[in-house]
Amino acid sequence: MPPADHAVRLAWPGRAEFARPPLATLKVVQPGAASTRLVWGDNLSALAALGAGQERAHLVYMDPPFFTGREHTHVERSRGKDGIVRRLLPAFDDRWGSLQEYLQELGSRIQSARDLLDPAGCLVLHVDPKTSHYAKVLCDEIFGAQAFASEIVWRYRRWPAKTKNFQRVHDVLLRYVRDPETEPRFKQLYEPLAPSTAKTWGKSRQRAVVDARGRRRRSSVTEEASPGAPLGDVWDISIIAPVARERTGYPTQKPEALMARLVEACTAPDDLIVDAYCGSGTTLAVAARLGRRAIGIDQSPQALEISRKRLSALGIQAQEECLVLQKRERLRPLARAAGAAGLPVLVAGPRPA
Amino acid sequence: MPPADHAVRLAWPGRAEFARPPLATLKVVQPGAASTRLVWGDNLSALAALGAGQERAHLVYMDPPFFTGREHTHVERSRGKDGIVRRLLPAFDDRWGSLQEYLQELGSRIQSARDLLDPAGCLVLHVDPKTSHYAKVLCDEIFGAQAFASEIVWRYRRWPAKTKNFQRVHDVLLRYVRDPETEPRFKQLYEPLAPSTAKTWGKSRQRAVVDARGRRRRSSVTEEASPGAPLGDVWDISIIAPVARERTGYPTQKPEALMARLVEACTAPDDLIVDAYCGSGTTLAVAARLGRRAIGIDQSPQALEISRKRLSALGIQAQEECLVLQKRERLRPLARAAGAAGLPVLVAGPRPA
DNA sequence: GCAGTTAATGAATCGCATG
DNA sequence: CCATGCGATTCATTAACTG
Repeated sequence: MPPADHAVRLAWPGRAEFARPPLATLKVVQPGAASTRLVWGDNLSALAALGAGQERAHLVYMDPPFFTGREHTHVERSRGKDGIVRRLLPAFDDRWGSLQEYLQELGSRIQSARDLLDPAGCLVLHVDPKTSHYAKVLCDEIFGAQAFASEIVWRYRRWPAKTKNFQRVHDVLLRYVRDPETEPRFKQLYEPLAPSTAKTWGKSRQRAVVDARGRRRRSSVTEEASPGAPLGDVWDISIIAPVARERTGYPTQKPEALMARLVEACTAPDDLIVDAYCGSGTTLAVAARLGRRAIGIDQSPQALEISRKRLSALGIQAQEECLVLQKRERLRPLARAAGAAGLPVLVAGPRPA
Repeated sequence: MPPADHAVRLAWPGRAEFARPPLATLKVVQPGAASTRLVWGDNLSALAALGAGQERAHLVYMDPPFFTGREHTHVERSRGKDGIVRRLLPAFDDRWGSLQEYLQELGSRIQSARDLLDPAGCLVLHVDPKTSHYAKVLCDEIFGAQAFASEIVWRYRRWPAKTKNFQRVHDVLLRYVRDPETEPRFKQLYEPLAPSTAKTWGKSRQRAVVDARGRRRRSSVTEEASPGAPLGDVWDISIIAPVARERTGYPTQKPEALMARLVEACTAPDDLIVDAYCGSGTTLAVAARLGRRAIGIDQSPQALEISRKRLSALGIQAQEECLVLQKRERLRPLARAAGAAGLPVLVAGPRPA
């Protein structure tokens, strides 16, 4: 069921419908036994293959390339005889013919992600302030503007750039709920009270007071301890320090603290989380730590390798490798490589009636 | 000269060219003698009338209605015999037939604002996270994507709303430079170092250190005192407290601290600032305090009245009232009212050859 | 002056009337 | 009926006031 039509849309020459890979060309992903799974393949096919199965996700997180026009590299560190040796390896390619080409691909993936969501679930799309605006107009088309929940601003600190402009120190996370009519999964989190509030009211919760004439009076102090202020949509979380233990060397790695907030607020234990651009596996690691089931998708075997190592370092052995096969010739090389690497392949049953 | 064509655009049924009021229908605003001026009239006409004149602005600030679908009210306070009496008066109407109608009007004003900018000047458009994305796509069309400078996030603290979502606690300010090839007006401002940085490095400035093989070493501490970190694009500034002295009662009033940052960073003394939605006159007050010339435009005589009082409380007597006249019948009542109120009317010479 | 106390409110949100 | 509107409810926030 598509959302109500949105009169204001993005237009570009030759804009086509967003692709929905036909079911006939896919092997559908089965519900797996393990609570953390890795899917190797094109994420458009993978999202469609998952959507054709019976499972529904409470959170789909997408951290696509930001249309930077660059090829991003993975910094691999190893111990050589002269100390630590750094090797630069290509990780993912963020070069596109044009903005419209980028948006065409992104839109298809957003659409397939939506199909995979539970009615109480949500999509979180992680972008930067240059692409977020185009992405939001696309999302409004796909989900309906009513489904827009939050623009979360992730504010971080970094080494300043020499520029005649304000330093860019934030990313944007767009959150859409699948169905605005359904009560969404949401756990209220709190942040510390502002210093000025704490000074005036201490740690007690306040209560609004209205007199007989309907006018506001001074709020009263209650016995209850305040849990803090309900969490806002601007999050001050530091980027992964160059020497941090969680750092993998994979480019554009996101901090676990950021993902933990999202996962805690938007899902409950045992819910399914899908990360369509898995990368170094931050989402999977956080999901496992917080007792959520998770599936990570990535096209790059190197990314999956890093994720697999990271998970096993956490003692998570139960994850499986699986591979989305498209029957088309294009993905045959992946399939052959998978066979050579001894990866099991999962296929799945039909969508419930 | 229009910017390079942008292939990705917003489309809606019946989208028309953005209106540029024909010069023949306008009386053009003259450069005024006073450093703070008020213009009463429709801001589209007023921006066009200013653009047809000789002056160029280094900052055009626009704080339009946010497409809230509501009529906003002004809380007027006066001293009655039973204490303070509050009266609710309509201030501005933010009800629209549709999003496209809103965007059509907004786009015309953005376009006229651009025409008025100095090559080293910039536009700042203040919106909320629901409209910012549409507004940015429009601005990219009008200015060219290259002219996009910053998405500034204004983060404030407010009473919590009871909602199954992250609390919305930020506004968005989109900044575009007039000409990306020209060195923009920009004064580097600083913010306090992060606590973790101050702990490690104290108040001294750091210097990057690179060894003979081109590898980064631990940075060195310099003698120089650090001025802080170059100001970022996420600003934590409190809203105007219910009991603050600067509060006028006019709805959606912006804090002076916010405007002061913008004005200091984006203009130099004696530069011209134009506020197309002047409201209670915050921009004018700040501009005057910082020694910038300023013109405020508003359609509402009540808004101008509040601004005039606010300015005269600051000892600024030199401001003039002027009125943009359109020769069309539609604005005749305004003109008649202006005459009745004894307001002088400024008209101006032609654009320079 | 400084520190502790007081005051006022919402570019909110929700839910029940009203056509 | 299903939009729309208006009235009731919310409590963290911070400048001004008081002693």
